[in-house]
Amino acid sequence: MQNAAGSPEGQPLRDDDAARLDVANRLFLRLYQASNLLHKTGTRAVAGFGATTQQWAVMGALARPASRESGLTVKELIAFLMVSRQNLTAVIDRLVAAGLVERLRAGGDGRLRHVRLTEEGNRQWAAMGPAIRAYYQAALADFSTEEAVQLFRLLDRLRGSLNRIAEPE
Amino acid sequence: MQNAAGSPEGQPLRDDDAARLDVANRLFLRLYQASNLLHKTGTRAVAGFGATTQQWAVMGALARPASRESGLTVKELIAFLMVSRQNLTAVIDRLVAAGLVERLRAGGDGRLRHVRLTEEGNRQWAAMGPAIRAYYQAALADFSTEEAVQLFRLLDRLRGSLNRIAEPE
DNA sequence: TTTGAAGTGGCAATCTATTGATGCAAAATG
DNA sequence: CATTTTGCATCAATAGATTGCCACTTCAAA
Repeated sequence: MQNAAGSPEGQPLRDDDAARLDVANRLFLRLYQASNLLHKTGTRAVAGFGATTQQWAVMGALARPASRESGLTVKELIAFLMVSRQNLTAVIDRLVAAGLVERLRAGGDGRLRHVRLTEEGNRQWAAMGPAIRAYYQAALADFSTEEAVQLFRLLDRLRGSLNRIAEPE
Repeated sequence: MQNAAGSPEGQPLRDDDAARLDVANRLFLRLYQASNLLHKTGTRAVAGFGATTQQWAVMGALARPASRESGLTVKELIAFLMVSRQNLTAVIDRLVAAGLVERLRAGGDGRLRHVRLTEEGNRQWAAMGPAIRAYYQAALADFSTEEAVQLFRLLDRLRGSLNRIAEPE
């Protein structure tokens, strides 16, 4: 993650490439650090509810108006969160065990299982709202709304770029 | 991670706050996704060397000119990578087992242990260089250098902000 | 109708990451 | 010198995340 440019071996780099490499090093280190801190501080923020950032993410996806009634399929959740199926299964299992989420084999396609918030899950999500809002406020305290949007857009593009690497079609 | 604003409960929000909340939701979801993809694609990029993104990060820190000779203390590595001591110990253990890194109780302060790249570790790091450069290039292909710098700066600020939440003093 | 692909679940192994508690050696402070 | 603090290690528990493989159901197409 650091200073691949600094290695004495390898062909000499043009100044331009060297600069980009240095930026890439720093950028990905910051992404790595920010991600670690996100999980650490985010999980603390909702620890009072026995939740973690991942459970928060799953519940947030299911709580959106579009998916509140019929839930989401496992496949949709995977696409939304960009995690592996095996990992998601374990997270859902814990949420099911906690009574916050339920698996349904709904309607048309018999292969599909929908995951949906339970009554209890909806109550829990509502209760977590203030903690989540406070967390966002603290984390983005010294960002203007414009800057936050800018960061979002850049992260969105980086995500797209990494996703293309991950799933070449 | 999604739509804390959408909950019907709670006091009504001013438009401004609602917009910021929405941005925050999207921003942190992107951070979460990008981080997952970073580990997935990054680990694949160096899998041929039996490495992972974390081992890559540790070796990168130790390979910098400033730490190449005498290494870094565990405390310095913790501050650099922003992970927990228990986690870092395990990562270092694996690197030691692989013969890429060594623990030294160097010089003055007898409490300090320096972690340093071995000969083999230096060779390995040099060999990983091309793969790392190729990964950076692919990941940032559609970013201009200016945009990459901009993303770095914003991530740096976010990291600082989250770190302040994590360690308030 | 047979065949194959898609969606899910289960199991195993490995690695990353956190918190919490205990312990020890060395340094700093009273 | 006694006490406290600092730096590090270890053990344990829990959660997140990946890959790889196998199995089952269901749908779609040959």
